[in-house]
Amino acid sequence: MTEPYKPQEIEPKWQKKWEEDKLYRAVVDPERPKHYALTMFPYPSGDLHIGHWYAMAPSDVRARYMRMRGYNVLFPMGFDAFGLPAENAAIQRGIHPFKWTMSNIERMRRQLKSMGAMFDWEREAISCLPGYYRWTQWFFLKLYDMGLAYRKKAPVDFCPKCNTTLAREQVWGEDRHCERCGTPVIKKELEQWFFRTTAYAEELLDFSKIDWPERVVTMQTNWIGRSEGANVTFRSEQGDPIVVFTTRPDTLWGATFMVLAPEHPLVEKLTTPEHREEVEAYQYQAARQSEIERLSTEKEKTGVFIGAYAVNPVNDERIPIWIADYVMMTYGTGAIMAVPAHDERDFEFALKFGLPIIPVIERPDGVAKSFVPEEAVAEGFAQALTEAGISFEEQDGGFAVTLQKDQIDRYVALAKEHVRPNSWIEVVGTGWTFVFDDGVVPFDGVEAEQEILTRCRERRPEVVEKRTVMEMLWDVPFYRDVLFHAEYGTMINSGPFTGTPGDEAVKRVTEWLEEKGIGEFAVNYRLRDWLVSRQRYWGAPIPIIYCDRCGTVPVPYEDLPVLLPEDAEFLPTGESPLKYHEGFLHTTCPKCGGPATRETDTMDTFVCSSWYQYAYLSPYYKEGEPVGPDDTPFDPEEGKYWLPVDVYTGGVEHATMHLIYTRFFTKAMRDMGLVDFDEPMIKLRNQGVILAEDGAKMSKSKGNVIAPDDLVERYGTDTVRGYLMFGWRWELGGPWDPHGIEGVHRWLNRVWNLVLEPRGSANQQADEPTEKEVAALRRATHKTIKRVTDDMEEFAFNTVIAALMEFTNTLQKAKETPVYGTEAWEEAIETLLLLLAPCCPHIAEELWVRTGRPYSIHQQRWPEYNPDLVVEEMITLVVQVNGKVRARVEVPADITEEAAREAALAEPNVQRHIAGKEIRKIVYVPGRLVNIVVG
RNA sequence: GGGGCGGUGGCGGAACGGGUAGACGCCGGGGACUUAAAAUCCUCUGUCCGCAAGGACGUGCGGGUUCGAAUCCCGCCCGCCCCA
Repeated sequence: MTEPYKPQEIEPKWQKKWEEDKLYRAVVDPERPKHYALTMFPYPSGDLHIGHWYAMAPSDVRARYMRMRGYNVLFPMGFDAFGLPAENAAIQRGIHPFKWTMSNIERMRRQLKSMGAMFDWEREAISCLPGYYRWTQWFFLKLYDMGLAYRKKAPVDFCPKCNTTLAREQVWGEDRHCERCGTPVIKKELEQWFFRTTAYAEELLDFSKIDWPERVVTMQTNWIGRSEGANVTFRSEQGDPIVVFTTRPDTLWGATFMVLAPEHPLVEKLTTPEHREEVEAYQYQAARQSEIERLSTEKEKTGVFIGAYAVNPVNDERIPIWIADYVMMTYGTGAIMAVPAHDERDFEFALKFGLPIIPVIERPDGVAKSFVPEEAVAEGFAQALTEAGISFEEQDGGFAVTLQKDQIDRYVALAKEHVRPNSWIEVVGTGWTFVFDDGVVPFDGVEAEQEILTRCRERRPEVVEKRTVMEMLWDVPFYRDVLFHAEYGTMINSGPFTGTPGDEAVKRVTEWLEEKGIGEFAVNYRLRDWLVSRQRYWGAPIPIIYCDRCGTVPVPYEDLPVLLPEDAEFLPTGESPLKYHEGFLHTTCPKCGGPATRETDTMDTFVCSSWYQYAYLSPYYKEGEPVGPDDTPFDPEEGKYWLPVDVYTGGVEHATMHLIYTRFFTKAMRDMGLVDFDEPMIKLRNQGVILAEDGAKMSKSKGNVIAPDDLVERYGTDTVRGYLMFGWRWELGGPWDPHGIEGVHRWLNRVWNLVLEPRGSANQQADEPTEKEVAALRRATHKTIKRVTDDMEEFAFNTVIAALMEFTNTLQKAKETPVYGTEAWEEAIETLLLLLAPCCPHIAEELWVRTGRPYSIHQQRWPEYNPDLVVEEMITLVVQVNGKVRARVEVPADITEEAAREAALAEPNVQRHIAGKEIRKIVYVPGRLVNIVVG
């Protein structure tokens, strides 16, 4: 009896041996092509979960595959070790963040090693160690020198009761209250540090140099949100310029009011005394809401008039200034011109607050509507319409008329003839006109609006309460779909531009604005500068000193790192302990030597992870030596060889954060002269998410978490790796299936027995195998090499395993035939083990060595397939009649078309289906099918 | 509301640029070995009709293109993600 497969014994054995032999040490070797494979480094939360395995194990498989393909592969690992949970642990359980983090790392490192991955642990980088964050601070100083780091006031969440700022995750619930005391938080303006990501906005939109998933490209493109338009300068009546960004300068003549963000600096100045109280109350409540709430289109629009007016520079109309929370200080200039006739939110707002809505763009479809109550017209109106070929429906005691543009004039004439003195007829949607018995008033501006309202009120007292024409029209349900549109179209009611066609309107108006000096072409990005200040302890301190005499002074490079004091006190005040650490806070000014204070904010952890791929090149580079601005954060020799990252794998959730930040960093590094490329990672692939058995997200609180440690103990690492590859399409993921893993385990057992177990005694006498048998075996071998190689290239891990399983099945059958023990058999077994090596490295090594092959399998070359051996001798030809499969025939692969047709027609079942019918056509697809078309 | 991705057996999923739908595995049925169980091995397994040969239906729904559509086109429905 062969010894059974015991992964629990062989796996630790090989892991130890590989480590001792430094099998996975990656060193610069200019003689060999390099491959930098990177998988996102984990946050040291305490335990490696199945999601980490799902991300890392297949990435390791791919890295191992590349290594066998002859590349010198760097596959490093480290820890994203700064962050809030460590600080919370400190506050709640009194454990120092450093201690908490490092003991978690120790546990996770052990767990990671049990994965059997080819990580080069000598390159481990931990972002919370001074040797690492010294360089994070160095980057801050470099960005500061380049003008890419700056300080400005920005709104942060602030609890008025605790008198402190809060982190985003400390603000809870719909009403955004303080996690600790329940008080609703407000936004407060505080001095914060920013990185100027917008400096690279345009370049970040260029993805031509990288092979990234389309969906990430789309997300980043949307996130950056480039839009073209114009900056137009409006003025308050007092003369203060108010610049607005608009993508629709063609609608300027329809701007009937302005809206400022509640935080806009001019609000304070322009608000009149009688509105001040209301304005301030509104500002307070707006400050409490999140941006998502403020921008929601579902939400009822709110806002207040501040008592001031502005002048529309294109037509000198006096327009009221409002504030409303749907305008954000961070979008454009924090002020908008409101064109209610052609912007949905402005329309809703104007309708609600009775602000004028004047159409200035014609509907592209030219549709007009008119609803005529019976009592508004004299007898014979309906008949006149019919005679004029104008269609209408009778509804709600009136005529609902829908007009095409060319019918409007005719209709207006008819309306004029029939309208009664105590009423009127209006045309809306296109050709906006009000027809009264004593005249026709086109609805073309605010003055016309007043006239129309006056006349209507005279005739129908019930419309007295209507503040605008549009409000009056909105009451007619028949009109609802034509009162508003946001499309481009011919300009109307726009002074000199009236009649300008929609496709050139924007351009012509913009040029005119520039000529007149009231506006200019402008590009706006949704992307904002990156706020990096965090009011926390457990992060890299921002290396800045504030001196009363010298102002903001960067810490000199040679004084880095600015160390986190170890003896900080962690109290639940919500404020950074650094703020109260006297020894940290007080320092001397590097410039004048006078007393000064340190910046107590630390950096967002995304700063640390923006450059970690460079840290792996030479972790904690130059630790202990002072460095200057001209140093590099990594060994240039390593960088020259390994960079950039060739393949990056990780979750798609980082699409708009980390993956933009690291691109920003790399572009800045290029401009610092540190690297000579533009993009940090050439190829990106995302894995999906493993869900719990019930399809829900795994979470500790739900208790549905799958623990990799248990699985490794039960089935062995190789089985877990194999199942993570086999179970799902890698980029999609899906629910965990506790039975699925058994299948992989069974398969590895079969591989074990296939290779080691002598064959059944019934087949002991060794017949000579036929040529055919040998060819079939070799064909299976080489086909498998091709399949597995192609799938590895495409990250199609599930079909890699499927192909290996099929090959195993084939070999199990072949084992009981005379090919067993032949050269072709040995080739097959050797191939199986080599192809298995990246997936299940331990069992592959064990079987490799046990069958007398030279250690280590992981230093062997990936097999290559021979195209000649892959060719089939016999093929199955499908025979269809009228596209339906009626027979299958085994024929030689090189069959002629003539012979194929004959063989097809010879099939009895085919004969039956074509009997008595005329053959119209025979379609022949070589190697695949014959389709006989009969009719 | 806009954009993206997806929808294939009881389940996870295969299917080269239109050409055998359901590879591989799980679950399930039957059998062998065993005193028995586990493990292992063999075998069946899309649905329906049929003893069988075979036939009909079948890739979310409805159309279209084609000798032939899971695959291409048009219009819907549903799910997830991103943006609003």
